[in-house]
Amino acid sequence: MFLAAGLVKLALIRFTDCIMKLVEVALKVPLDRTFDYLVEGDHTHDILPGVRVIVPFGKRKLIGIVLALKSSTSLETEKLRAVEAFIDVKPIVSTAFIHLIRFCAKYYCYPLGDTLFSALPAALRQGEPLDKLVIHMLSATNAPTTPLRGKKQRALFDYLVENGNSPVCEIKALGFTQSQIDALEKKTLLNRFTAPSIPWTEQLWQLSQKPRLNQEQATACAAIKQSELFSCFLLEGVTGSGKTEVYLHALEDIIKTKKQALVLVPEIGLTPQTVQRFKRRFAGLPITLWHSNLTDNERLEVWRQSESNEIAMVIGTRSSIFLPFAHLGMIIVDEEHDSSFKQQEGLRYHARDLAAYRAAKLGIPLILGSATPALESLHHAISKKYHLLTLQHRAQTASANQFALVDMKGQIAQQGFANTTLNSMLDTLKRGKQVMVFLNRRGFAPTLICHECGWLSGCNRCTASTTYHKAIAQLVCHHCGDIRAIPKQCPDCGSTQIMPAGVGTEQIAEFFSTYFVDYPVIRIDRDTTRKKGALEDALDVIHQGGAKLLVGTQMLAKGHHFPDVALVVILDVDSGLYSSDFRATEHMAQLITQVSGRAGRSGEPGKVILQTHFPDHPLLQDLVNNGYQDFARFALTERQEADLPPYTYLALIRAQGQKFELVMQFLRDLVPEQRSSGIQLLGPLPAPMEKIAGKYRYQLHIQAESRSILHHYLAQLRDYMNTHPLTNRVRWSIDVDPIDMY
DNA sequence: AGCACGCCGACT
DNA sequence: GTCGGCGTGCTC
Repeated sequence: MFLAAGLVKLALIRFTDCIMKLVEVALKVPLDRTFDYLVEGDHTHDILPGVRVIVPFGKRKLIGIVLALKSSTSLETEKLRAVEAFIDVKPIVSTAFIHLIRFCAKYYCYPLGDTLFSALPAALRQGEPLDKLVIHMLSATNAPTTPLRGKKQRALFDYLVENGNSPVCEIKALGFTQSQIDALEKKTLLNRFTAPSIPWTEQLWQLSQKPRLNQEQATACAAIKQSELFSCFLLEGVTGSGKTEVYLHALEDIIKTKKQALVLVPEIGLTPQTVQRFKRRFAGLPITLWHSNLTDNERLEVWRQSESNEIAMVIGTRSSIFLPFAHLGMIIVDEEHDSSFKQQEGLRYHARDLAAYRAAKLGIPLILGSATPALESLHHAISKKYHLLTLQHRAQTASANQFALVDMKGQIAQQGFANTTLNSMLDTLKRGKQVMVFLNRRGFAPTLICHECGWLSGCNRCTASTTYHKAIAQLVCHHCGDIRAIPKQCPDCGSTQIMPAGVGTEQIAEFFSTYFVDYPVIRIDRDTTRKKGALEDALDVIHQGGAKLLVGTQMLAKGHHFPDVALVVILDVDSGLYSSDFRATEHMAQLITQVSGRAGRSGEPGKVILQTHFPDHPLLQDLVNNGYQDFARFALTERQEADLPPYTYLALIRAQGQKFELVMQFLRDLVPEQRSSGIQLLGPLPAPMEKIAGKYRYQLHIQAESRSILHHYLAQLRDYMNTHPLTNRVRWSIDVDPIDMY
């Protein structure tokens, strides 16, 4: 036996000398290269790119993915090792997918293997089989003998009665949970079974009644429908102008051609209401959700279904851009300006930009929709690279919101509110309307201050103050998560006169409950919505009028309709006006517009109060008087004059490490003596948060005249950094097209 | 990233 | 005498 194996091996070496069967394998290692392996034995035929393999790697065994077949290598043959096993017979990713990954790795300067593995669902990374050809179904059984007490359980049961057999994933997409399914099963009210999968094109579905389009919507829909091959549309539509209706019409046209569709939404934009709207329109059509709360198995299931054409449509967050659709016919990016489309760690991709790449490669239409388009997208629209479609008319309200700038200079403010602001709020409340107050700072107060010596509570590990949280009576660092007790005495001078300084949402909510005694307050921020379902519950309370004063952070700004809100107050406008981040004004304007879009959607125009120390700031004036569309075009001219993106191309080298000097030295080493043409280097600059969790963070800004110059330069820089002696003491990363400078 | 090898301090 | 600290080097 032993001898026989030896002989076979000998024969194989001979064999490989003449025609080597090799595969190029991507591995999950942070090395910017792939690895070649020998293929031995029976596997020599029918190996296709995209199959997973198990290979020896050093002392380890790793799962890898075959990227290509080859017959020669630049490596000495003695160094080659053989593939140990093939996991798949059928490729788990197509060659088109591999091309997407190659592009992505190159564009974002990220190791190819790492890129591929970050795009795959965890289950596939770990070697789970992909070809389960059944779907898990549920159906209702006989009616309950006693009425169901659980509201959700009853809703689930009714749904099953009404819709018949339904896949589990669809049930979950509607917001039902495993525990509700389990509960009904226990009561023998539902059946679980498996069914063979069938393409969605062979399933029955129908279009439910659709509203008449207005002139603008009809024009937009016609333009999209007429597009052949790849075209990108920027749908610039003010809040309430009916963007979603345009999406639905465009999707209808695509679905009718039996092609699949992908709808990308921001992280918090994925509400059950949105999904219900899509599901109602396309009754019976398999529409699936993709978001960060899915389990590994659920992700695998959606992945498989998109690949085997069992689902027609995915509504998903950022990472759904990697789903391997069999016949993708359209991509829509809703709220395309939203920064949650950009991954902020590891593979720092932008889902909107990858969507443009995918759509172009596939020759399909891409729709970017927003009330407040990113300046990048607007620039493309103005330069005619994208088609601009505009929706100006609000469907329900007659007129747009009224803005009022409250000058805070010299004002005596209570908890950050000017008297005029408080009076307007009271007026609105007296009319029975709701008031929304927006402040991007949670907690009670951003810091504690010693009244005697001026000591400020700060985090030891970060260059940040620690936020005072009154409810839990603790100091929390919002950057590293460190939690500490509140000192009874000042650590510097021993005084007991320690008091909160500044205002957070927690304090405002508390202030309102005493100042507006008759009006119930609700606070919505990460602290109050941490529990699963807490946000939905809070939104319910608001919709039922159970709260009249709504206090919250960003969370309140995104996508929720509050028809009874007649006044919106935005407190810290100024932080966006003078910032080291050149995108700060753009983000501020988007936020103000989005937040104010929450007001006045049920007939009467809403009022928006902006408190500021700079009421004459030209950008603020432009935004308030002429709206976002005007602001954005003005802001673009400023960007052009300042040679900033989108007129130049930017990348960031971020470096962090325990030792300040080493971080600085590393970055300084990257700045060459003579400058390359077309490249501007700036730095090393401290990151806006110079120290987080004990690590010093510095960065280098690289600005280039053109994309190709930038990428050429980054490639050189990457080689250099990979061989730099400090590479294991300083952690670095490249951020191409950064959107947040932190 | 892992996982080895390698060369110096405090422990049964 | 060795257990273990983490510097540095390699992985087809």
